[in-house]
Amino acid sequence: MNEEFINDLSKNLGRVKANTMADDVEVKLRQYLKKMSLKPGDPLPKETDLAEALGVSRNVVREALSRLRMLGMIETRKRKGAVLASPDILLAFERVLDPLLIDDITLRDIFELRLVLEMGLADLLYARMTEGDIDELEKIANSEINKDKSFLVKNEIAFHGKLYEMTGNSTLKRFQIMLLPIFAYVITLVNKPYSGKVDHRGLVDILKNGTKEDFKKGMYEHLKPHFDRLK
Amino acid sequence: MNEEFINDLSKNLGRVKANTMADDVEVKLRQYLKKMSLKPGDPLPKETDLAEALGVSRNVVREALSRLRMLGMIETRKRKGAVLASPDILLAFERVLDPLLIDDITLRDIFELRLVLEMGLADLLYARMTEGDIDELEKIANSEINKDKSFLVKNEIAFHGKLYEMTGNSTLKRFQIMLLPIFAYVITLVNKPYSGKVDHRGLVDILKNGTKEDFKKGMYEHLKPHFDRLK
DNA sequence: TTTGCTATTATGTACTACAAATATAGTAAG
DNA sequence: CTTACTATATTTGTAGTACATAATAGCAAA
Repeated sequence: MNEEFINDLSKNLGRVKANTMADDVEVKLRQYLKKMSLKPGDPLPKETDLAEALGVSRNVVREALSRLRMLGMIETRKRKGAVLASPDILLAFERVLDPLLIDDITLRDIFELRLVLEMGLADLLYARMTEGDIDELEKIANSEINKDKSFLVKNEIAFHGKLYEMTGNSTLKRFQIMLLPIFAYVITLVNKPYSGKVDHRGLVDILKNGTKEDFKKGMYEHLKPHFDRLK
Repeated sequence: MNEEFINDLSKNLGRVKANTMADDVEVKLRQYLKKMSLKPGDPLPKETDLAEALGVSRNVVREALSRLRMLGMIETRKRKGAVLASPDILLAFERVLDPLLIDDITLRDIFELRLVLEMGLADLLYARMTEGDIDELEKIANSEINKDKSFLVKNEIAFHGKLYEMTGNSTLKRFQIMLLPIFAYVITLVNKPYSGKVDHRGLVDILKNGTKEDFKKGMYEHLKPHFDRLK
């Protein structure tokens, strides 16, 4: 069969995709929001007016609005109509970040992104961390002695989450929360217990006594076993 | 006025948000995709069947499908129906990454994320870069002598893009492309010419002769002036 | 000033109808 | 056996109508 060939061809050529009207309207609405420089809370025209102005049916307008609503760009209330919301950057990401739907290569790429990110945290951590932060981290790390596996996973999340939190960068923190399902999935890939060269208490020690560069090395060793599980 | 009181109350209680049927159907469809563990290319039931099975109108089903289509999770063709696509993680991100719609704090956070990321690139670069890569980088860096500003912006993008490309991590590369509008916007915030302590040729020199740690320091100095523009 | 009722209005949902595209089958030609 | 053409069936895409539902604004009543 030449099925693979076709598949390959299709990938190289890219598919011809006839835009639907909903696609066009979506774009036009985005342009409208920008052009009018609306602030959060400002109202949009009602659906029937939009439909008439754009020369499409209300159905089409509703599809486009439905998309924007899903992304948190607008909110709609009965009788009042649609209003611009405070757009939430990461909401969209969460919608597609399902590990089961992501191919292995991308999964590996994303995990590598985490590796880069968490090693990079060092620079922010050493600039911003407080005594209280360290204490809290240490408490988390110490609580994981002789616990079962499901607890360890939760603790893993708590520990790394705290690290992100310490950066004071809330977008970074939310980015991590978003990526959590991916990492949780990676952990389940193999059922032998996790055992990196450097554990959480090791990382805390480094934060207390070591250098930035030590921390990066430590984090690399800490995450490496996970990474190796991905083929 | 008791306006503050109301505002406070609203924040503590959270807003009631009545889910529309399209929201529910969207969730159900996602669950369906997972449950059936469909592979890219596998077909979905046709709209009328979905509508009947879910007990909703075809309109509602179409709204939900429209959302999934926007995110690149499915593709639909006339007569054939909808099929699961290779979901594109970053497509969703692009939909909300409009610098004009992002508030200043998030903008700053994202730029910081870039900073962390590009400093972290060092670890991948030193492991994977080739002679050819360095040559190409050098060519880009050398081409920017005595050029006007719009050229410099393009070159800035080319140079950093090449760095991401050298990591061999295509998700990382696309992540950068996605964030470009943000950085381009940041550059336009101030019109005095860009002048970091370390320029592109400096970075190339470091890659040729310096250490990982040198590169991180260099990248920090290179990006710092941009960062400082954000308030 | 607060509460209760009522009319109004925009969104939410359902349904019907048809246009447009295209996979499939079938047939003929080379 | 491959290619070309044709016809048919089927599914998405768009339009339009109708009504349910919820929220607003205004007025009435306490």
